[in-house]
Amino acid sequence: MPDVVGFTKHNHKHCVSTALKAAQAQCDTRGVRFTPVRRRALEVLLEHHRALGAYDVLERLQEDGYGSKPPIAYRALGFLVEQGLAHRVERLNAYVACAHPDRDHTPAILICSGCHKVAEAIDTTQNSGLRQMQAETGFTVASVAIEAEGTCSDCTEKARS
Amino acid sequence: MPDVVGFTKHNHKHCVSTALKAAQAQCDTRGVRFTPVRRRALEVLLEHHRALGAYDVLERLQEDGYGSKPPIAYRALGFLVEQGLAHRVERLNAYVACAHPDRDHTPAILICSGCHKVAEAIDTTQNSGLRQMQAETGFTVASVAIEAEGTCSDCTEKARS
DNA sequence: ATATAAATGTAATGTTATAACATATCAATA
DNA sequence: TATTGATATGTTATAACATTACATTTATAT
Ligand SMILES: [Zn+2]
Ligand SMILES: [Zn+2]
Ligand SMILES: [Zn+2]
Ligand SMILES: [Zn+2]
Repeated sequence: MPDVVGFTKHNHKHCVSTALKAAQAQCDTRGVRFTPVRRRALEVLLEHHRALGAYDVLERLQEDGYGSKPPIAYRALGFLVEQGLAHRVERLNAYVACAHPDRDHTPAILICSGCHKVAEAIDTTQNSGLRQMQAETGFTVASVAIEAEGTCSDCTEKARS
Repeated sequence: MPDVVGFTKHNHKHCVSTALKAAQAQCDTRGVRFTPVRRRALEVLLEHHRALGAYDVLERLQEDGYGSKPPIAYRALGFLVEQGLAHRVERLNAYVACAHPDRDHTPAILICSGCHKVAEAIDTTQNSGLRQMQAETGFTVASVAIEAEGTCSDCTEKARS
């Protein structure tokens, strides 16, 4: 579970361009269209390792000459979420780029209440527990959202001084 | 993990009155005030095993002669959530009465997309995984929300016919 | 009784999200 | 290459959810 992109240092330009290329490739493979707005929306999310609200994204899109009305952003973000390129953070009514779009996963979203950064861990233990529940209760799980609020290591250190 | 109130049959009147009594007792113990609006708000949530939006609750409160403006509902619901008597369902921007307010727990919310009922399971496996993550990544978890969307057994059966 | 705090109430506004409809673009094929 | 059907982009209008700021009432503690 260690690969918690977002709270660790990394070459961010590289991180963004790699992610965009991978997204393009994935969309090609699936035969869905990674159009300019969609691409730009993902790029906007990738620029920050934070969750952005639909209206924040919209603002950026409109600066780039795309439409200015809410559905523009909601549709682009909806596409990204559908394709697993981004996740919706329910707790914040906001969106983050996925940190491992290549892997089929249930994301565990980590929200730092200090610096408002958002990171994503892949939850490994969860699946077994949920399948077990299905057997016991008859509830069939289609999708799961796991979101934790807390303090990242940086903010914990800062608080100690 | 079996005790999934909400998807199983039960004497509902009893279920409501018991819960209200327990809530009263708990508030007394803690020295917080279970005032009429708060009590009524909980009762409204208990009447359904569904998640209700703040404005739905507000409507019921106002019918009963309480204030008619959003803060009335948001404050009552906020109180209930603080005291662990209800949970906020982030996925629905809505609220459910807690199914086991006596136990200190991380709720796992189960949302049926067929009938829109909401149930609550106590997650037993989760804690260990999250504490492990804390050790590995330095992220300190303060609270966790787990929400699953899927199909309850009733709806699964109906779909088979 | 009076001071203090907590709870309830309203008005105004801010934020997030969708429905409904019009237009443009793309992809397949007649 | 013109037609057509599907997908995507765009707008308007409105719905749904939530908070800030301030006034009034009610409870609790001197
Ligand atoms: Zn990055
Ligand atoms: Zn932080
Ligand atoms: Zn609960
Ligand atoms: Zn159902």
